[in-house]
Amino acid sequence: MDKYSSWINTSLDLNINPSSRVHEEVPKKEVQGNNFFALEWKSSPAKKESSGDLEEELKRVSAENKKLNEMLSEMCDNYNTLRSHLMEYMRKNPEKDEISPSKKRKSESSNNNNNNNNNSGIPMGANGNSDSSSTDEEEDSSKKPRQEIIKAKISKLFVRTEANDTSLIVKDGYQWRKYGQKVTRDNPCPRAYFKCSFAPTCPVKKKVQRSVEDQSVLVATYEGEHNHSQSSQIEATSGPNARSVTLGVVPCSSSLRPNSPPKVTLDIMTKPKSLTESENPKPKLDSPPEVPQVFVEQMATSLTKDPNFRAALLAAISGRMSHKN
DNA sequence: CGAATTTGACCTGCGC
DNA sequence: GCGCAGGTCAAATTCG
Repeated sequence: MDKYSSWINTSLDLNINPSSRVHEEVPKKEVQGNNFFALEWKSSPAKKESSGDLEEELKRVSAENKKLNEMLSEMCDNYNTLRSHLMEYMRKNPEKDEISPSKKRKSESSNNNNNNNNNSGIPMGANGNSDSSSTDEEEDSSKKPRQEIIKAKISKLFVRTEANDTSLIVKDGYQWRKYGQKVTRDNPCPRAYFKCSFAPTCPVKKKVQRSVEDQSVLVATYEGEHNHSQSSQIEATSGPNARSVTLGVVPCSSSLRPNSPPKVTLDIMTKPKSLTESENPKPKLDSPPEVPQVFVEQMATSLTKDPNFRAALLAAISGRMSHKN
């Protein structure tokens, strides 16, 4: 597939310049009038600017929005071209595209591929979950309940932590009980296995492992959905140990259900916070009055350089485009 | 002392 | 059938 990569310019070339970004009354910027990618900037009550500056800022943001629109439409075109090529290829070589139905175990990489495939609207016959194999799986599932887990909703969470932070703890608002740790072949860093502390009432599991490319990024893979509310939201969002930064969430449930709308969210937070809080533009009393400039710059630099972030962003965009088509 | 975590052993599925 | 690798179990250990 490398030869196709040249067709699509994945460079987003986002104009992330924090020094000119920290202004007031720009609470939420939305691309394409949608919520899939929202950058939020804290307002500074102490800072006041003239209306001229604000107008200029508004123009700049509008221009940037327009640029992003153009880029997105261009990527849509590229995607459609690529997809038509792929469909044509699959028509010509139907037998080569079939993955053995017996191949149930998925490596992390193939798991990602499946997610991408299905988020891109590629027919299920192209991967291991074709109709024929699903009937086989149903037969198996009657004997082996563990297969049910594979059908559960799977999502991935990318969390940046401090480089010297060796723990595999992802603060997501739920309580987890660690039941295992394993060093896998494709990654020297150990993978930790967690069950929701409400188990067996709540069947959700998660796996946490450091990214191979960037070990400061934790990749948490969630299986299943919680049937209860978050038990430690406060700890997850503003606790003393809330040191991580959520880079993105890429739900993968659509990988097993082609007709379900791919729910792709990529919330970028300069500090951990609840979703409900982000809807309320009023600054909280316990929140710092202003995001430190240095921190913002550091975040922007590290994000734009981070291949994992780019990959997550690309996955989110491709999923969105497939939904659009 | 009870709960949570660690860690080696064991189980299961897949590829050869 | 065998070996490998991922996933899970459960006894031992640690922590509050």
